[in-house]
Amino acid sequence: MTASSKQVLTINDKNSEISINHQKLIEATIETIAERGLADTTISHVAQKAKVSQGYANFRFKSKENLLLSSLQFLSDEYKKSWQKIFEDENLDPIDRLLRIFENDFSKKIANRNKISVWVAFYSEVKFRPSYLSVCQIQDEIYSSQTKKLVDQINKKTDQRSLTSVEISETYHSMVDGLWQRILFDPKIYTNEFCKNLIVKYFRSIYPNEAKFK
Amino acid sequence: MTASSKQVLTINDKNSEISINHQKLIEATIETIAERGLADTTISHVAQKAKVSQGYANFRFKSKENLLLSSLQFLSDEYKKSWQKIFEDENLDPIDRLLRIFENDFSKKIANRNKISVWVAFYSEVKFRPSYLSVCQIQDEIYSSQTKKLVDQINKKTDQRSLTSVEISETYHSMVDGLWQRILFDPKIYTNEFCKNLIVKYFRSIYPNEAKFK
DNA sequence: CAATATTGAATGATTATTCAATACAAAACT
DNA sequence: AGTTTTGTATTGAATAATCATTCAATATTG
Repeated sequence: MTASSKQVLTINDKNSEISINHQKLIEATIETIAERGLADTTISHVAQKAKVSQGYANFRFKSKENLLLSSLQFLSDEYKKSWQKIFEDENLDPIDRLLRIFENDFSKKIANRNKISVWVAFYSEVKFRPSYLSVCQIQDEIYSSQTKKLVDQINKKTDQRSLTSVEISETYHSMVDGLWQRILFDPKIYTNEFCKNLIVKYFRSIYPNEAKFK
Repeated sequence: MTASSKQVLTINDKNSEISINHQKLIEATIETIAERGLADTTISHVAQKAKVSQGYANFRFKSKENLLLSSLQFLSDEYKKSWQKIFEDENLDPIDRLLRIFENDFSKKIANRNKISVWVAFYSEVKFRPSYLSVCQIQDEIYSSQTKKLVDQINKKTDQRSLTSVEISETYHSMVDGLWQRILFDPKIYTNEFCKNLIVKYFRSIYPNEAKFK
């Protein structure tokens, strides 16, 4: 943590004081998008919320575009960490792991209207900003392949044969995305409990003999 | 088509000449959003594509916001008409009807990257523009209730009991939304055939004795 | 007193909206 | 039939507002 490493960090993180501003700005960006939408998110709004000057926000991230991308990256990392932990937990048997995965996907921390509105805002620009696409795509692929592996194990264990592991993991994955969108539309009906319950029922119909799907 | 009716029409549609401009502008809007994204869609771009002056585009729709809303409404009506026709077709038995519904949902006309990118663009603003929300919500509710009714009939006919009609229609509906989003991300993998096939497999697992699900 | 962090006002670009001027077509009048 | 009048459609340039970005000046820290 001396001279040499400090030089490297200068570009990105330097010391905690700056890191705090960096993080404050990213969080302010996410909050602003959630409150006003991507279209009405200006550097000035974000800077105000983060309590720094407008000029600084731009200086710190080089451009608005870069600030947005960093915010997406943060959101993506946060989500990824939450499921990586579950996939890597050696103490869980496959079915418990699957249960934990979709509990996580519909936890209040992940599947709330604010976060989802930010996700969807970025999704909507994916076709026009290759950098957004790659952040989303990379994460998606890992999640997909991990889910597929997990389903493979469960299929073997339960002798389930009507659907392949790809089919199950793909239908599951698309259902999650669809339900997240629904939470945006009508949070009264699509509560986290409702969504989680729907997923349980879905897996129960695929694995009818598994007691753990209630 | 004389004096009296002409007076009424003056406000909205008047004669075909003007209607053509109206429609040209809406189509140009959709194309522009598909090409550049909602964020980079300006009146000037739209007007150029529709081959009218910038001032006229604004004058004709009173505001950019109104032009966007009209375009969403058009898209929504187009989609709705396509599935209404199927739900109302008396010659189809319930299962054929369901088959036709998801064939329609993943037809090239409905589920192509351009149209989906426009949908998602509007979805992403739904939290901040009540007018967008209501267009989407109203349509969604009708589609949902129609699907539920249809699934009810099929459940009765097939003695399917592991999932309720609400559960099946909701999982189906969210899968469609999720897959549409996926087509945006990775159209190479998520081709219309792939998506349609996934849905067939899903229904086959729910109705294992139904020959029509291949 | 460096060196670095932060400010905030100025700049220039972009864009929705307005509106006076013009084009156009249909009706009214020679 | 040809000319003028009238009403509407359309233009395009001007306006005013908004914003990202820049940067000289100032504050802060070590």
